[in-house]
Amino acid sequence: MSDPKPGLNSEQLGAYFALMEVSSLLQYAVDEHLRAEGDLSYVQFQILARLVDAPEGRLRMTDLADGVVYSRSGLTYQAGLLDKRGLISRSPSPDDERSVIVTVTDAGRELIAHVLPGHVDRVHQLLFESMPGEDLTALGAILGRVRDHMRAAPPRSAKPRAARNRTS
Amino acid sequence: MSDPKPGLNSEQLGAYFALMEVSSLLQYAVDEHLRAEGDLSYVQFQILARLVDAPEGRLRMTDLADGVVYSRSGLTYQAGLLDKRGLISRSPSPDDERSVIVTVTDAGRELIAHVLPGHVDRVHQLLFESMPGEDLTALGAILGRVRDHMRAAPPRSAKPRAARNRTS
DNA sequence: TATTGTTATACTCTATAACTATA
DNA sequence: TATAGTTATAGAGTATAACAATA
Repeated sequence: MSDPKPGLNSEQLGAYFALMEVSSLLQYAVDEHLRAEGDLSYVQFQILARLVDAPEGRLRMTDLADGVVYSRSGLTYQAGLLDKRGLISRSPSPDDERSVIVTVTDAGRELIAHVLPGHVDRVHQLLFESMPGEDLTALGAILGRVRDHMRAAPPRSAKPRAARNRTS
Repeated sequence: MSDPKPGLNSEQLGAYFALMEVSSLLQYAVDEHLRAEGDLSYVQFQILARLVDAPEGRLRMTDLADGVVYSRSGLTYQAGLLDKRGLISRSPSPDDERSVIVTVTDAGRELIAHVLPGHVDRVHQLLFESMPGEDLTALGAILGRVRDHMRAAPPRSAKPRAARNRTS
């Protein structure tokens, strides 16, 4: 009975549960605010926020799907909703006729601007209000390393469609 | 450094994004495993795990709903599914005829036992594999404090049903 | 009247696969 | 053939409100 398969010790279990609970409560709170204040789901907010952040407010559908993580059809669905509301516009790419370029409209920018302060307030209030500076620094560093580790062995992007990496 | 409306500084933003990304990737990976290995959603796993962990494998519906966080109708729906599969059983409480006591069946315990090692492995691999001991300790402590802080001002349980708070 | 739980319903979201078109 | 995106469809999950029964 040596222990080649350690499982999780109680410290790890505690950290795991705390992580899941904190993120779940945070996302719930933030989502609720976004819906109330801007009639946006968290995913829609992420899409718009990414566009606002992008060079000219525009990204290809594929790049958008890679950033916000999920299926292409899901992104098409969400983009359809945002388009219908006039928050984004879509047009074929001049470079590659297959591609679609998504652009935030002014209305989209305004909505994000309208929603962002409250969003940030909620995050601040729930996550950082009672957090000392050293904790913040440590948390950011630790989670940053974990994220890098997770990205190194992509559990998700590994199979969205491409599966390039033909090893032969 | 007076800063009445601080928003989030870049360190906070980074920590916030890292937290959301890490938890999202982790949940995605774990969910995928649970479905493949036990045909369980994450919520269903949480319900069963809580029951397995409870004194005699039994809890009231309400207490279960309070733990796993969501609506009563949602819990009824999930309990219906688990019941149909023979993983739990439901019976009226002897103490309070309104209440329903949920109990894990042997099959439910077996399924959790079957699924848990792989679950734990995934968490270990993604979250802890590359994490030094000091990081683990710090992460657990920080997130524990945050959770307590969040729970102190309940953003969710505040309104599951009661709390009509008639302002009249 | 308040609480426990269920049900009916309607809606959002997501994934899969088939499809079109461009490269 | 491989890639970009859309569409059709089907299913899971969720929330709300109305409901019945008990406290």
